[in-house]
Amino acid sequence: MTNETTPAPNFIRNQVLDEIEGGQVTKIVTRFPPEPNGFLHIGHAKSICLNFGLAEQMGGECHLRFDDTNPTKEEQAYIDAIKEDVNWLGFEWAGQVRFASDYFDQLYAWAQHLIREGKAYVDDLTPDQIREYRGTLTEPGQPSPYRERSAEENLDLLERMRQGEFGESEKVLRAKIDMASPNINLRDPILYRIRHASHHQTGDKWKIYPSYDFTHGQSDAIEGVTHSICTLEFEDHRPLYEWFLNNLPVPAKPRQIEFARLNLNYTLTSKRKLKMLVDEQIVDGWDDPRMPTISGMRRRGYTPASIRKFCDMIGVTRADGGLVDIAMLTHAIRSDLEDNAQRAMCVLKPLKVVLTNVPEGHEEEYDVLGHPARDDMPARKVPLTREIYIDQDDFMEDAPKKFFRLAPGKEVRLRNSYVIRCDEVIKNAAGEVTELHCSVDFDTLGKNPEGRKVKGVIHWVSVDHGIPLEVRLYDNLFMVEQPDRDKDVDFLDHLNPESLTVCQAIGEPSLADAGPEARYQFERVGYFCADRHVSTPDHLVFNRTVGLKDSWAKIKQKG
RNA sequence: UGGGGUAUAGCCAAGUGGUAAGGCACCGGUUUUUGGUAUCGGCAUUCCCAGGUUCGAGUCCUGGUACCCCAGCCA
Repeated sequence: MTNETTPAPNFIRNQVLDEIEGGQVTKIVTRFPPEPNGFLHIGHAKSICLNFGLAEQMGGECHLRFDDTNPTKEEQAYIDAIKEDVNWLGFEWAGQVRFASDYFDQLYAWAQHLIREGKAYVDDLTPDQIREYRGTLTEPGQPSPYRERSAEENLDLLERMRQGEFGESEKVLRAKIDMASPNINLRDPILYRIRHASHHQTGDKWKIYPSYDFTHGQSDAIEGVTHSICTLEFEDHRPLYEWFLNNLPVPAKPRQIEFARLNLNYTLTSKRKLKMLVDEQIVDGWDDPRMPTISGMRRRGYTPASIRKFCDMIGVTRADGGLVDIAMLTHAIRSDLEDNAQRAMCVLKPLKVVLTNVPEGHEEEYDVLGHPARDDMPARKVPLTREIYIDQDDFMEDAPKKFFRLAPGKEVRLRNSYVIRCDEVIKNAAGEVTELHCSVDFDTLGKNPEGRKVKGVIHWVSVDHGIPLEVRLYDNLFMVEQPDRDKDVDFLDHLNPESLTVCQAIGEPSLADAGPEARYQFERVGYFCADRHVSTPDHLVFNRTVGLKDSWAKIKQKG
């Protein structure tokens, strides 16, 4: 386990440490720059932990800046959700929330500067023509016929673009760099495009919007960002990022550093595809507990600490093409909840048991610790009556030798209570087991039975006192490790039809107190979280965050 | 014979010329009123391959191989 006070080394952290030691920087400034065009997912969590975590550890600061240069895809609702997710994860940004759109005036002035320097021009080529002129990966591009317009004409044209005088795609502003560059990003990249769309922050002020490349580095410079950390696919953009910083009178020279994005098996980390699941109503919104979004994981029952721990475990490198095992994630949440979740008994698939030697109307009650290893959690009262429910999985009529639970003539411990023996199996006309008759050994409360060992322990709930719960069991949304690996196969073909199953369960009485997001370990079953949206005192709904490890399942599988 | 990257165990990953950390997973022992947890032990004679330099190479050099990214007026 990685100690949270001594963060794991990684190449970025090492570099920053060196720079601080060498005196090149005194206080680092990082930024997390999401585009508000969807919800944040587990991959973003990696970036958030890196950027905010690094700033925190180094006594620097981290900004939250929305990269909002494409109004046609962005929404205020996403901004609100992203802010909440970052805070929920446990991070605070320095100062106000920032927007690239805060810098649109400055960016426009810098575009004019490039024109005056003869380093940018307005191009009238159509999108198709621009693509043709750009060349290919192996062939150089050709200069646009509009490349040599005068500064005066370019200035005038750009201003008229801004005023909305031209239609979308009629003109663009491009940097004049090198149409023959082997790096396609340097073949006169587009700086501004015309969009007659209103923007969530700037309204109808602009008819042109700057591109990512023309926006990002300059925004970093304006904010005094020292380390602009992004993912590997932007590596080819770094020369362009630096070209702008070197050709514009910017107040600072941030450095771009790239790291490999997260790939998790059985999981999609593409905002576009996640949006498709939402739009096609394959899931119940961005925060469906099956979604790898931060808000989905929250609803599922993941804790901020567990997600941070996971990000710590996977590290930060430049090695791409890797695939992290989802077992790392489940380990992170199990270890948190093992320590911190209160315990309760809950029967998912009830099977009635009559304790034949307990008199009708008899009732006894146990004081049980909320957590077996912690006394700071509220204890609870667990009542026992003549009729109880146990889980169907805890009884087998023809039990193999290694089955330690209930079987005809065999004994088992009721968790927190007595040892019972199964005397009789009651079946219906179809031959299905409907009820068990068992007898209690009253000399086993709080002590082992005399002269024999009872290895099995099962959970149970009083029929009279148990409360109905809706329990939602989740499994992977996809059945294959890399649902979007094959370009010829639709990732939706890999959907797991059993990603959600609903149980009408019976829980112990203490569960009636569960408020939204209350987390429990249902003993011997798994970790569960009261749904923050739909669970009410009248209709409790629990989401299974993750099951307990199940070595019996392994034994059973091996035969 | 376009450019830019990356290769250490089943997975993630440390390692910056001195003799392969750690975590996950897996396997086995102990404890246990959760088949959970905890705890103990096992798990790379070798670092993509082949040469070379060196007393010494995962680390340096040369040559290969495999994989990832780039031809949006997306970010």
